[in-house]
Amino acid sequence: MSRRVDAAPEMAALARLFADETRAAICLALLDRRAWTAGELARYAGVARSTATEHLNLLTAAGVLVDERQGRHRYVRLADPQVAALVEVLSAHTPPGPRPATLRAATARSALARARTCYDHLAGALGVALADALADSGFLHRDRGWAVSNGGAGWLAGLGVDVEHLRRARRPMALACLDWTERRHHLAGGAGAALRSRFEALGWIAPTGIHRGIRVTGEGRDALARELGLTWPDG
Amino acid sequence: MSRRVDAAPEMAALARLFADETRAAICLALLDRRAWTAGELARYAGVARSTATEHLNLLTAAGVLVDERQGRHRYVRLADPQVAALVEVLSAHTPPGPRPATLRAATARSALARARTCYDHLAGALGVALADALADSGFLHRDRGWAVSNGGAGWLAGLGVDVEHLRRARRPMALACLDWTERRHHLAGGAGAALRSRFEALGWIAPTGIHRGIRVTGEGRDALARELGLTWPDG
DNA sequence: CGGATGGTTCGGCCGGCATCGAAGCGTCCG
DNA sequence: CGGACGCTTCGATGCCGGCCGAACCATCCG
Repeated sequence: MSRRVDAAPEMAALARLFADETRAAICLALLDRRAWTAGELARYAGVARSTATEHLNLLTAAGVLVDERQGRHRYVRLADPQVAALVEVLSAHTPPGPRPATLRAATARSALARARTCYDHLAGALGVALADALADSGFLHRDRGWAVSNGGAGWLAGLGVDVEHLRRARRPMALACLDWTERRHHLAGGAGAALRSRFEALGWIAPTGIHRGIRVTGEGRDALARELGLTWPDG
Repeated sequence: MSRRVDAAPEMAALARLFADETRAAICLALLDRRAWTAGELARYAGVARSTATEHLNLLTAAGVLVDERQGRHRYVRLADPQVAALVEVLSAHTPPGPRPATLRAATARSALARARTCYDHLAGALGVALADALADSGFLHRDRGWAVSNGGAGWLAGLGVDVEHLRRARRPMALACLDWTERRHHLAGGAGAALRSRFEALGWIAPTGIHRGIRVTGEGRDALARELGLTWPDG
């Protein structure tokens, strides 16, 4: 009789987002914490691209997903860990049947995927690992907009980077750039470019000659471990 | 295309259960851990009884709810704490707006609701509290079917109950009986009847004269505290 | 036994929504 | 500049499912 309970509409609306098989597939795919393109998700879920677009619009409007445009690509991720937890609870709450292997088979990484440059900064697994290591060392803040800490500026200066010059430039110091193989962010901006430049000058990295591929030299491996605690496997 | 992800159908099916406003209202109502009748839920959610029936069938078939028939009533509860947790996560995951007060205003308890008999055993708040106290004391096991423990049998004997006679009787010793005011179970069966009988003979309880109401005497209060650690407020 | 009450079944109605393909737009690259 | 590619918008289609009321069944009570 008219008296409708408090939070029921919101709860139903939230649940409805996951009540569609295609949207559920999308969210499960995104559980790997990586960013997927719209087209990939469409293929993965087995629907037309237009259909996927509508689902992505819906999910981003609801705050379940966040997207990031990069050129003609639309990368999309789960909005935050809370949402990921919700998806996990939902997916885990199906008692019958063994837990599905949500992790896709690790993609075979080409040398290019391992380490390369993106415009003028480091990308690939190396770029992402570098960003992680910088953050772990307290040199890089990654909440919301990325920023180089004071400690980070000092560390850069120690490498021979002209930090003051960098600060005066129009270009932002630190930018998050979505990595197309790792699907996670690596460091772009003035600091990213300066790092690549200094790493090269110091002989820590060297171009492989193919495309924009690079490799980490022996000195580079030692230096990364010493400076940032980053262990980079031989390859 | 065609490659549809693993657990997506199950997840969507699960989410679909909560994706309806009426079903969401029902689940939220049941978050208070009590058992509601089908008619109550229909009124609460503002739908026809037939509609509520369909929703309840759906939810019980899916294992979200369990029901218990009692005469012409159909009592329904959340199936288990896991489900309750899921509902809570869903309801909590609506960032905007303050958390709704899910606890209904405590119903005004009549004297009858406090303590009465149900057929031949104790019911009302007293009956439920007694069952809780018996369980806490290790005299009553309440997993799945209810059962009197060995310790419980000894305790009954100490009260003057002929336990051997009870065991030989066709009637089950311990039964869970759904309490219509508390919406939780109290103790029925041979042990329940024997307890009421002995409590009365010992002067721990006495009939009030109205309906099937009873009251706990002064000695009863002391005895319940001494024997079971059950503190029964004056009233 | 008969009326009152709680619950269920059935048929039919209707709205919402997931889907697709075609056309259009923006970006990238040679 | 022009073609290829990724994505989005739009209109049309069809189905799924939530809703109700009427008829029916079961239980309780006097």
